[in-house]
Amino acid sequence: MQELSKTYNPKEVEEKWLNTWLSEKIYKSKIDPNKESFSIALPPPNVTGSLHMGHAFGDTIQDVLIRYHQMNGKNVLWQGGTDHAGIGTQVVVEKELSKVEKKRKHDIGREEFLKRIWIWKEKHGNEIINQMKKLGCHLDYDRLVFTMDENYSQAITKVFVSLYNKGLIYRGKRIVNWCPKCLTSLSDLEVETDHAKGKIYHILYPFDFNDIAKGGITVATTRPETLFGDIAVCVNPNDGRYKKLVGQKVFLPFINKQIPIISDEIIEMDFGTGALKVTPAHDSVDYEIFDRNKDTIKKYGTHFYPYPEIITQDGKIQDKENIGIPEDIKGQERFKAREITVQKLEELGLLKQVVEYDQPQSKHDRCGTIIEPYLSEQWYVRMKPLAEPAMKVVEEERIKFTPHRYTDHYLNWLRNIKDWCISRQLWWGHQIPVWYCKEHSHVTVNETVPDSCKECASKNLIQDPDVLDTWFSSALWPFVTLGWPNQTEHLKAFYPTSILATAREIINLWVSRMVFMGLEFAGNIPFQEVLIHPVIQTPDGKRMSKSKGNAIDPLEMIEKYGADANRFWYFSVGVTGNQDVRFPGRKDKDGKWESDTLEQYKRFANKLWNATRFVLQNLEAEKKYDIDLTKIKKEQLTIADLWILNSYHELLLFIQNDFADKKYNFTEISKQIYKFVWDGFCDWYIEISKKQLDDPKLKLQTQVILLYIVEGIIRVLHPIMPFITEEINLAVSCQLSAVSSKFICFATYPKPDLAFINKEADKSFSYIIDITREIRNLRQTLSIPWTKELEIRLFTNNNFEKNTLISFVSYIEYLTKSKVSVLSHFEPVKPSSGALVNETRILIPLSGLVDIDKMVMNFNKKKAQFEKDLNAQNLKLSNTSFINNAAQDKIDEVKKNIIELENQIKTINEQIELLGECNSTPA
RNA sequence: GGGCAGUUAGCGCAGUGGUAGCGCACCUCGUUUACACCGAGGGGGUCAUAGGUUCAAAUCCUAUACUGCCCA
Repeated sequence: MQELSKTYNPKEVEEKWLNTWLSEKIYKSKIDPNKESFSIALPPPNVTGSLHMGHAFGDTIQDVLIRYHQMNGKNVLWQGGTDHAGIGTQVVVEKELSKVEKKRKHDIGREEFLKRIWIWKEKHGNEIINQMKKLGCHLDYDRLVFTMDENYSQAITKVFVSLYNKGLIYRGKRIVNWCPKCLTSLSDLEVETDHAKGKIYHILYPFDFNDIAKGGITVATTRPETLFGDIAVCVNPNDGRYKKLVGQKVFLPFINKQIPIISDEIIEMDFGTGALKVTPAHDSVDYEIFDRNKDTIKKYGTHFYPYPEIITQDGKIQDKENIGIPEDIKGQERFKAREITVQKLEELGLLKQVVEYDQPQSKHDRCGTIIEPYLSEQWYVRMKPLAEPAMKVVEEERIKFTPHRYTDHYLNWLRNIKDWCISRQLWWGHQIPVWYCKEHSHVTVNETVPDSCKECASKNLIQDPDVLDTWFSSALWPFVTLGWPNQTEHLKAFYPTSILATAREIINLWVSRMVFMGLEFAGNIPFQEVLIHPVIQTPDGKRMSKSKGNAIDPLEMIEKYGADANRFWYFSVGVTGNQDVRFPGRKDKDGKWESDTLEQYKRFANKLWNATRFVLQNLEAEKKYDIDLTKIKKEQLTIADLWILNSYHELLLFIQNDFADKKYNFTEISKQIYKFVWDGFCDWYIEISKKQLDDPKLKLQTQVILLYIVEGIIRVLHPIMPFITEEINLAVSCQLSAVSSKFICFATYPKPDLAFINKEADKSFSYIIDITREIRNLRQTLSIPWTKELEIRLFTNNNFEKNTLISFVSYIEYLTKSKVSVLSHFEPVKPSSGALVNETRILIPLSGLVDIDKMVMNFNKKKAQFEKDLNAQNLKLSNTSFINNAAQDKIDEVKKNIIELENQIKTINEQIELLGECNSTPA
């Protein structure tokens, strides 16, 4: 027999098993043709990242699913890996380069820079995967994939070429979100919008350049510095104030050039002055207006057609078209240029008003730089044809979201989809497989480096320098990781994957893109279900972010409370509840995070540990036990045995149904398990087993049942708490006549057996518990110390109760440390105290050493509560509407309640009387 | 501006129409050899507010307030 330590030591145990698991490669996926498959593609974390709480949460959910299904006899694959994270990684390495070598990437060139990133990746790239190991993740570590792997890159090229050939990828000149710091375009989803205090400037565009007194039109803008790029002023066609001005011309400030006033429905009349300056090259709405009204503008005439580009890639004012931008503004950075422009407008008397404004501000989510709308040539994916099938599979519930509300979230985005800008002006990533000939800029798109231009056969080819959006590659994740385009065994066995578990923030960014890419290239949906887990916030309900410095390190929590305790918490939060969950913790006096909830689950682990210890200590050291309960004779079992077996199989039934029905109510499962282990098994069964173990007739079966429950519950808990259950399994296995597997993850998940479901035993034992509780309560209220054995009389005429009491009175005696006599006819004893449970009267004759006043007070208090309840119940019954409308069983219930409450009150009155008899000062 | 979620005991949260629950904290008692990371018992809530539906509302509906997240 193995000796267990007095308290559970998670650190030691977790380290030991992690090493064993990894060296024995127990995580390796196997394909048994006779088994069903269950697979999950891990949302690939950024290669630069370290584990944050969101990962740890999602990973736990996935790991539980993987382990659960493996124990239920399926081939499982949890496919992991990392994402190259284009801009994120590039920024990290650029920073290092600048810090260590004081160089910028252009100083060393593209090739050398990429070499540096690869070196960095080899050194740090596995950090997050290693951290996942500490959480106990059952990933297939031999199949890890990196999105820049050779074959992954080839697959991406194949996809690009195929989409291009189908006409679903095209090149276009558009306004994009541009980061003037990173010098790249960004997709809408990489842009964060927040609010900042801004100003709206009302600027007069005069009819007469030399005499502003003749009036003009006052435009409202948040960006006065872009006025040099204006080609028109636009108003709403229905705006009475400006109707007659449409078609007229005004002068641009500073510049002796005219632009027309046009109209477009998009203009909001009550925003600003209702007149908008149109700067097509530097604002997407303006570009739209321009695009719609091209012909009108041409007709009216403007000073520069189509539009001047007056801001450089790095956000400075330029005048390459010789518009006549003032010298002191030219070359200035955009915000400085704004100051100067405003100042100059004021000097000219053209600045009519400045209004404070809560302005939406777009920033690059990586570096925080304010986005500059920028007109440039980019590659786009035509989204409409791809979005339609992707919506259909969700509408038809071939892909099911849990919680269901995210279905709308997904569909709404796809319904309003815009084409996807996939080119990025970065070096780190998959370079776009497009070549241009030097002579004519003809486009050649090819999977491999082409010899010559497809159109003119020129050999002078230059590859497009841009790379693809990282999400373009991760959209292929579920099938490329399995070997696509090759029809590998893994692809056949595990695609479509079963479940995708992730957070809601990437439903649009990633989930939807995987769906349409999966349908397009793998010929099927990428996953059958999507579980969206909540976002974990800081204790005060803020979003955790490393830049804000308010992120809580999950590894620190694992260190402090153990991986299993953390996992149990994550699991208990589950996927079906709120969309945001606060981390239930606070900072201690040293500024370190602590959490009562994690502490609770750490204690739970310890409780389980000690329950096991108790069981093992009460077995014969060298003996092997057969815990196959189908062999045991039912009639030998005690009420406690039957009760705990019932509770256990009820629990199994609940868990089985929950998974089978795809409810994923992990909150409830965790509660039920917790309650079963702590309340059911430890507080009641183990306590009673102490008595049963002393009885030679009951000893063996009690040992067997204790062992059966412990052995079963660790398998129940294994997916949630893999480390402690593995450790306990090792200790328990020594005592078993048959051991199913070396590692518990290969054992089968316990199945509910209806033969053990026993409502009657449950009812009887619950009654015993109630009686026990009431007696303990009385003992406490009466201040009778535990060292003193009580004398108790129980009276009941109810046959069920009487029979239960007669059979199991010894339990009550043991649990309440008392001597109990069971009687049919109530005989008052003076002085005494007592209570009523169902129809059973409890009476404790008092020897006199009690505080009568306190007792009476206590009784009166109870009576008041009962009277209040009774009143409420009576009110219902006297309500004819209730009698007429409510279901009969509800009415019966109320009647039953009334009888019960009346009995309680009657009993209390009698008790008070019994006390009063011996008290000279009645209360 | 639109959408989603939340508001229940001091704190963190369960609870989908029928007598308000759990954990922690708090109070009382107890070291009875599994566990003091424990056991027994107890106190504590107009279920954010205002209307409505219903015999009956924490629960369903409608507003409002506050908090947070997402999208524009």
